[in-house]
Amino acid sequence: MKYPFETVEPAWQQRWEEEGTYRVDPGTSKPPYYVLDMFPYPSGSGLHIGHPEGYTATDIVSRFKRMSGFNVLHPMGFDAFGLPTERQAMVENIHPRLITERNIATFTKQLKMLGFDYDWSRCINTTDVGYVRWTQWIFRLIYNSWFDPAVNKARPISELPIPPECTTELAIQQYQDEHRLAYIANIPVNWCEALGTVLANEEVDEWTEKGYTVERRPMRQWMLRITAYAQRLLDGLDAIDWPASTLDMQRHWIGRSEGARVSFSLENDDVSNGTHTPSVTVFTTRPDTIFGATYLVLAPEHELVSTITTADHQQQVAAYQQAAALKSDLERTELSKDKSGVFTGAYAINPANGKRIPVWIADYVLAHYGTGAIMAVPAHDERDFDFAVANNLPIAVVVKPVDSSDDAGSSTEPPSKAFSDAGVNCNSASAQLVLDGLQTIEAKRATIAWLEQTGIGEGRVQYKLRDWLFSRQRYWGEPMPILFFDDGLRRVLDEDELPLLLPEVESFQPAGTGESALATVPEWIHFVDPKTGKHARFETNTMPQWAGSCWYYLRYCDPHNDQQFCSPQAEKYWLGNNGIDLYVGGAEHAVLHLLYARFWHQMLFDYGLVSTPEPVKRLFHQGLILGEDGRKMSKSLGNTINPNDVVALYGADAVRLYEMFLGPLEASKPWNSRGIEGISRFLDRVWRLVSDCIAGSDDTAIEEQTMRELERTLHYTIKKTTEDIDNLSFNTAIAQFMIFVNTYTPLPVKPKSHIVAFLQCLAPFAPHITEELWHRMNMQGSIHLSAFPTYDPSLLVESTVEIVVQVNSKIRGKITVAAGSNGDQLAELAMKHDAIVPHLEGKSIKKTIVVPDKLVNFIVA
RNA sequence: GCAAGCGUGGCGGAACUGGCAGACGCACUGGACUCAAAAUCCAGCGGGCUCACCCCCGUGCGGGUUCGACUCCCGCCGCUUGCACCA
Repeated sequence: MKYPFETVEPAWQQRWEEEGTYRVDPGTSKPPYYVLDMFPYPSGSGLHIGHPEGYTATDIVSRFKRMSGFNVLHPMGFDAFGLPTERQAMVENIHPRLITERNIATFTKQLKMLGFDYDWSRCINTTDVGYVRWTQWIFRLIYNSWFDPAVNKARPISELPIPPECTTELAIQQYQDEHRLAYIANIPVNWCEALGTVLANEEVDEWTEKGYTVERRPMRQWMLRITAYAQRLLDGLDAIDWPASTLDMQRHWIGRSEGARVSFSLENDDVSNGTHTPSVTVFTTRPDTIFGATYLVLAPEHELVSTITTADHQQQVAAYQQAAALKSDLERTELSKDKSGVFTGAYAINPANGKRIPVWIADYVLAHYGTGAIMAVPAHDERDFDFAVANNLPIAVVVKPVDSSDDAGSSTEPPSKAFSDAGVNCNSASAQLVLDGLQTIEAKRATIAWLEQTGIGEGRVQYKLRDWLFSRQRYWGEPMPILFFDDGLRRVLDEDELPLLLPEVESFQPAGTGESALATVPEWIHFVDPKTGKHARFETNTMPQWAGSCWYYLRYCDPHNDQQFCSPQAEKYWLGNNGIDLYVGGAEHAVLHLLYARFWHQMLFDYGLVSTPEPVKRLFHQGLILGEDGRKMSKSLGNTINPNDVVALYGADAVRLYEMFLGPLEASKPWNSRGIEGISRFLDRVWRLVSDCIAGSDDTAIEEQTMRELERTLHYTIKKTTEDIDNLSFNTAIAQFMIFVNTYTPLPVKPKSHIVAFLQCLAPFAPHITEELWHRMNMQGSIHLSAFPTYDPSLLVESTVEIVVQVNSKIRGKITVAAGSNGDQLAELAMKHDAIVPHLEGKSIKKTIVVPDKLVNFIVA
């Protein structure tokens, strides 16, 4: 007798939809539970076998929580803007909207085929006009904000004090732009001439592998000032239940480091025109090593390079700058072995000891970090050491290990490698500053104090985090609601002017000028702004795909609201308890998506638009499902598994159960087509067990002792299910289901109440078969709306336990005793055990260890 | 290079707070049913040995702590992921 999934599964899917079984009821008094999947990008190839893994996990949790009395929000939607769709549109020359609709239809059908409990009436699509409007609305808010460090939060730009010297509108705009959370900058981007577009850093590899050339080119870009939130993004990590690795990666990404800025004045050497020579400011985390700074290095792009370079070094410097510009970030790091650089001819003065030190440029110094310039301390920094050795620059030891002898550091021999650990200062004294004998931590403090007192520098916290490049030269994205006037002024569209829709275009190809296809639309570039009467043109960049996914979890709370992005009541109800209760998705989003979303959320929090500082309370990453060969699934390897095929062969419940049974949710594990047959057999056994139970006789035929053991099995199964779902340990819960079935199948009479409770345990995992059998057992309503069974701990207690008896920690026998027997009795019993007596004979017991209900261990001499 | 995580049968994996290693499934072997096969059911299944018993060995390798270590500590080796000149 087999589980006829071909008829059962579609029938229940249809009935659940008709009856609105999974409709979220906003008007109950039940406590809310919000469980979220990372919504998919609807690609042309349809659902991947990896998608159902995370989705089944949340489906199990949501069904379990619903049965446990919670009002559950478990929504699904589509992150539908994106490059692949746009490229497909170019190939087929039809509108990306049509391709998006087509792909979403496929995805929806496939998701429904798996029997997930999504409330489809809440489905969202980031490309919907009703959604884009609010994405633009939030962008508008960001644009109209500045971050006030005094209160450590965002405030309206209108509240930014304008300095008196800004008198013209243009000057005010310029000043505000320096503080807005969304601003325009000219920064180098990855430009691909053949594609006619800019690529994100993470896209560069993909295209260069295909033979395209990508170069660095400065272009006008929109940026979001996420760096203003660096410290808050860092602090927020302390209070959330996320995988340690992800917290770690975010901390690294933000990259806080404490140090100092130090200003080095330049020796007025060869500068004939003008008397003022600017100084070079560096950032260092080791201000305590200032006496060891024997040269300065500027990034080749540093703005002072051309000013300070002396005439006789002009040529080499220019050549070096040019060479560096052609190198990609990757090439620069690949060449890390030999550190190249050239001398500028200029000298600076080390403020600590007044020594004259040369100024070099080298591409091992990054323009975008700190001040783009460093003080090189070769004795105490590996990179500076390598560079100094390669270029014959002096090396001065100023820190020695704490436990080294007194004369360490006085050697005239140059060290063989950099000592970059903390230690004790030496050779660090001048009329200005004395650090000798101080431990690193105190030397830092003393140096910073001296820097601040003299005005030469200051203590400083530096972050690796960079501002977020927010514009894309593409058609298929949210238009930025910004318009530019001929006089250089600009404005953001007002709330009542949103949404700004994408125009129809002839071709979806980028304009080829570094602008998107929007630049080819005349009415986009030339029109009269009705609000100002001025000639205006729209921004032709669109937003990146991240924009829509930054706030979608908020929209699910109130998906059809056309007055607000989400009503405060809905937001507070679903997210008020520290945010999303459980968020499941791939670890590939550990940094970008999850950092960007936190940034937007914190900004909204500053305006009181959301009620918690963090959006996600508990985060979980599901692992990858690998091909049968243990390698990552890919079309080129021919090891992909298509969900359609497996569902057709074994049914949705089998696929769901199998993906959960493969191993721990977080682990990467290979697919095995024989394995799913095992699960399929298990479902057939469930079908047979329940069918036998329905056909069977009265429960009272079961004798009392047997019944007690069965009760223990059942209640243990309920306990295990409850606990394992909480821990997302679905594989072990399923193992227990198998044990249950193996135990009950041979029984001549199957107790009906036990079988019903078992079906309820299995229901979140295998919703179709359990619903069908539930009804065959004449139970009322949907099993998925029934109350999850609870276990009685008193029934779990075993009356007798098996005790392991060891002699010298080796197992020599086992005894069965009443549970809870006291230690002395146990030891006595154990000692007399047949298998133990020979081991104790003629020996004296030195020690007896008794662990109640577990073991007895005799230590003999 | 740096950081995090992981190494358990032929395979995927279990094992609570340090207390019977290998639950559950797959594969495999034998048996029942069958004319036969498939399906199903039953039994066995880490290695060694003088193979029912008994004993010995066994959770990547080497040490340590402990009556007792897959579990805790130290050092190595290997794999995975992330970051990668961030001063």
